[in-house]
Amino acid sequence: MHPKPKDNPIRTIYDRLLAHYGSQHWWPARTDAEIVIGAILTQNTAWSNVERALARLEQSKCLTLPAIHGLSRPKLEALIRPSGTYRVKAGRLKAFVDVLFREFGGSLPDMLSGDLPAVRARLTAIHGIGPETADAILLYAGRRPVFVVDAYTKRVLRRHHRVDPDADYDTVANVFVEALPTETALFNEYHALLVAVGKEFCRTQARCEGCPLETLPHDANR
DNA sequence: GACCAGGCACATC
DNA sequence: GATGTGCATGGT
Repeated sequence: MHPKPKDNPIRTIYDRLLAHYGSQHWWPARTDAEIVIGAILTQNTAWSNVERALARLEQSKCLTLPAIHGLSRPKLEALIRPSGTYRVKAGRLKAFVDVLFREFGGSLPDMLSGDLPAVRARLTAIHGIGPETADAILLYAGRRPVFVVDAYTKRVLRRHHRVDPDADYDTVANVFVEALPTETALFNEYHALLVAVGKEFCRTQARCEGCPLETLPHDANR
């Protein structure tokens, strides 16, 4: 028999976050290409800096995957500079579109459809695409049911005693996968809500007053 | 001026 | 296999 929501702490956290923040409508992008580009640019970077870089690409009519493919390295680097680590990220964007056009004819739907473990393995084999970036692309651009684990996700779960402090990526992801039905819309919303609560209350200095999870068991010193 | 942000690859032990 | 370090901008 199914456990009731009160017996499922992962579901309880979700319910509270959704009640408090409402639907987040992620990923904040107009196109799937913009999701892919944003996912790479946001690596270890504040989103506000990524927005500057995306706006510069848009202004130059380069916020598409064919445009990234056709751009020279120096021009690409110059356009994305505000997002930081721009030489590294230019190389990663190039590595992604090289595979996209060489193996999938430039079709993102072709690249992201098919056997999920195989698609994920192909993505993570691209230089610069690790587990988090691959999962963000799969979930938000490919609408595949994978759970995205980021720094906020780990922090919130640690502070609410749902994972060990040193749990790795897949261990954290499995906490959600095992507690929830495998639904793209649910995984989408949950991750976005974790980022919302993480940004507001769960940065390095925890500020728990007013947090929708404040009354759940937690420890701000993790 | 230090510290951090929606990671990842690589070197070294 | 575990841990440390470079990448680099803009906000606090």
